This record gives sequence, C-alpha cells and structure tokens, in this order.
Amino acid sequence: MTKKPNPDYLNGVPELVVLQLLSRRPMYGYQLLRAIEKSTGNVLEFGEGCIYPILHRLEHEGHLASRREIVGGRSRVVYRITAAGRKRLHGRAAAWQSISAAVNQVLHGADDGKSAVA
Amino acid sequence: MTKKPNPDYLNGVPELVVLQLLSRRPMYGYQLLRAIEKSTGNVLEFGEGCIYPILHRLEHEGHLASRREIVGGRSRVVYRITAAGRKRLHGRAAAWQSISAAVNQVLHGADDGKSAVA
DNA sequence: TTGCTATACCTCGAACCTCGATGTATACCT
DNA sequence: AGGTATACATCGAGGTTCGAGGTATAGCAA
Repeated sequence: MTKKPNPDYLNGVPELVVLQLLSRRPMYGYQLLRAIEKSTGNVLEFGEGCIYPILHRLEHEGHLASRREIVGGRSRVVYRITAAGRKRLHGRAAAWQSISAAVNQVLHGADDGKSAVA
Repeated sequence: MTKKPNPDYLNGVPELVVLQLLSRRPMYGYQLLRAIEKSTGNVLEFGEGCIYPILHRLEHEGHLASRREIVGGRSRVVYRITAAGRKRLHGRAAAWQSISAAVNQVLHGADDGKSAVA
C-alpha cells in the first residue's frame, strides 16, 4: 500500500514546464495538460489538481495574464506569459540546469570529495 | 522575508546522492555532508536535519547497514550500502535520468505538443 | 431520452520532503 | 575558560504534489 507512483525529483518542475510551454504560445489549462504529456512522451503527467493552482498563483503574481474565450459553448481561460514571467522562467531554468549538472556530476564519476574530512 | 534559499527541484535528490556516494565507499554522516558539498562545488548543500533522517530511514529499510566506530573519543556511525541499496540506487538513478531528460527536452526546443487538442 | 465519453474548469485534504533551529557531547587550540 | 570543529540527533514550520471529488457543456450512440 501507499505506493508512490511518481518517484519525486519533481519539486518545482511543473511550474518550470508551464512557464516554458507558455513562453512559446498562449494556451489554456486543459490544453497545457495534454501538451506536457505529448512534449515529454508521457514521462511527465501532472494532474489538474497540480496545474490549475499553479496557473492561478502565477497569474496572481503577475507572471501570467489570462483572457476568457468561448469556443463552441465551452469556456476556456487562455494564459500568456508576461515580461515578469519570462524573467522568472530564465531564473528557474538556470537553477534547474545548475542542480541538474551537479546531480549528474555526482552520478557519473567526478568524485572529488574523496578525502573530505579526515 | 521568508525568502527561499533553495529553488526546489531537490525532491528526492538527497537520497539519490547519499546512495550514490555510499556506493563508492562507506562514510559517516558528517563526512557525507562535506562530501556532498565538495563533489558538487557547493551547489548542493543539505543540512544535517535532512541527511540524518534519510540515513536512518534507509538503514531501517535495509538499504544501508551501519557500524559504530570510535576515533579519538568521537563516536561515528559508518554507513555502507547493501545489495538492496544498490538496487534502489539503480532504480532512482534511472528515474532521475528519465525525468531530467524530459525536462531538458521541454527546455531546449523539441516542441511537439504543438497541436495538442484542437 | 438516456448514458457515456471528452472537454474544461475548480478546490480540498492527505502525504511527503526539505529546511532551520535547537540540543547534546567530545576534542583541540589559544 | 572559551571558541571552534567534529559528530550525532530530533522537531516543527513551510511548501509541493497527488488523488479524489465537484460542476458543466458538447457530441455520439443505443
């Protein structure tokens, strides 16, 4: 029981992916969910309960702006990234690369810390 | 205030790093803390309140085994990885690489999800 | 008309993890 | 005597993801 379906490593990743995908073109939430799955070959699959709160928060913080659209009776909320959002994206992407590189360094050889402490 | 010192992306990373470093040679907690800093050029800096609980949990799960050592009056608990621990390490490392690759794919071009949903 | 699926939004609580503070104790150097 | 480094440990706060649940329209088939 209590088996973990997702092996972690995902902290902060949803926000990063959302910002990155919206930096290419505006999208609405449901579309974003599918786009994330498609663009990662179903490796990353975030639920709605994960994405919607992030969209609300990013908009509230001024990193995204939204516009309501009605298509075939269905209401959509289309989000686009703002200048502040791009700035945040760059920062988060840089942080990701820094951490990603550090982990890979530990994983693939490059020991160093050999004689750390006596 | 309430500034976040660490920009996330770190979920599960401490355990992965601990397993990897201990797979090279046995170490004790304090030594591990320094080794992590050194081998990542101070990019990854986990506190004691993060590492010690992980060591206890991994030992309890059978992924690590410990042995008490007294050196110069100071007591050390030296941990070494078990066969089960190596298995876990391989699994976690594979998961990391899968997720890492997916995020990088989203970050650097390779769009795809273009016409996801109508 | 009824039911099912897909679309499309939203919210809540449970579970998990990291972080910083705090506490104990010994060794070494000044 | 006091400060620093070593060495272990625990706790609560804070933040995040996940899964379940809720609302509503559109389209198709039985």
